[in-house]
Amino acid sequence: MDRNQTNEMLFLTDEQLLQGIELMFFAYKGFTSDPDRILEEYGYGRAHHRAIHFINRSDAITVNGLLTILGVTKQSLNRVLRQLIDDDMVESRVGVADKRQRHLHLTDAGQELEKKLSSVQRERVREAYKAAGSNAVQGFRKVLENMVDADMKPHIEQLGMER
Amino acid sequence: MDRNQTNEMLFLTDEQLLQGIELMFFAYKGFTSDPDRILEEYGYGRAHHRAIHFINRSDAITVNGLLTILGVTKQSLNRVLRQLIDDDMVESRVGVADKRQRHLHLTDAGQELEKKLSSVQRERVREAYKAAGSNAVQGFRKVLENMVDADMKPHIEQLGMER
DNA sequence: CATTAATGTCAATAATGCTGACATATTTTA
DNA sequence: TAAAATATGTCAGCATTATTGACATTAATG
Repeated sequence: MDRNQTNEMLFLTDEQLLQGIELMFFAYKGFTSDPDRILEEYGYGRAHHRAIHFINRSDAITVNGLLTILGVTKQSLNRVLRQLIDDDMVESRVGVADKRQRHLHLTDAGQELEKKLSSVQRERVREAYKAAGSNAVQGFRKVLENMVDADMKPHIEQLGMER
Repeated sequence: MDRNQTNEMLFLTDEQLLQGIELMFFAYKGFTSDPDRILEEYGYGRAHHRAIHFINRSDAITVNGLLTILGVTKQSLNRVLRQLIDDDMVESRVGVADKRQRHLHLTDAGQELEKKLSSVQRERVREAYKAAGSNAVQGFRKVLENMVDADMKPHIEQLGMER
């Protein structure tokens, strides 16, 4: 499929790898900068964003489920979750099948904030995708998927993308 | 160059973009996990890693230069820098041309730690590159470069990679 | 009924960021 | 040369987000 695939990869210099490392650093910085500005207006931080994001993505997710995805302790999550619930951004509903569980949902206000945060971040990604081209996007996805820890892999959705 | 370049990019769904966003989150987590384990042994954090990384990359960099690259306040940087200097990981030399400036260097111990941190991180990137293929790596680089804030672009080295 | 599981909470600690204020040495400029 | 700007360092206070450990409540399960 690609003349370079097999051979060229053996010649990855430390310099090339270091540049990849720095690229991750600078790109992640850019990636979070737009939502960060919005969060500040609300007195929230990135932890709130992450909670809101994954509650939006998996409506009715349990506290434990969210904990596992985020990879933080329940004490850590509980603090931001309590704030979001107090602020009427998130609603916590007692489970039906298992009444010990709490199922998390975004309220209307929560959905509104989610949309604000999401739209600026999506815009950044969209522009980066557009400028790079669909071929590059596939490569981007491939490399990043391989960078994810094995035990987190179940949480990433595989996207076909006409493959 | 690519049939999809122009047309397909217009059909980027929110779902595709959200998956890209999550991929950045999970990949960055994996990306930092190996160095984090080493840093813990030293009682250091990611801030120390970043300082060490960029001092290694730009030997004799000034405090101001490092500040600009990292994008933090001097008070923030000073705390970790002081520790690293106290621990004999970093040496601060008075500038020759401008005696107000301090030029930063890794000591032998600093270089040793840098190598430890760097090697596990490079290994993770190398494996991800290898599994994805050189074509994907080019795409990865393209997309990430486009995600970087414009004012940070001067700090990322453009790498040809047989383009 | 005893155990386990899911959640919530309190307290203490740490790393990393911020702002504001101030000090020192050195260079540049008017 | 005197004044202003620059580079650095430091102190204090505060915020966010993470940790560990301990303990309580409620509900499910053996």
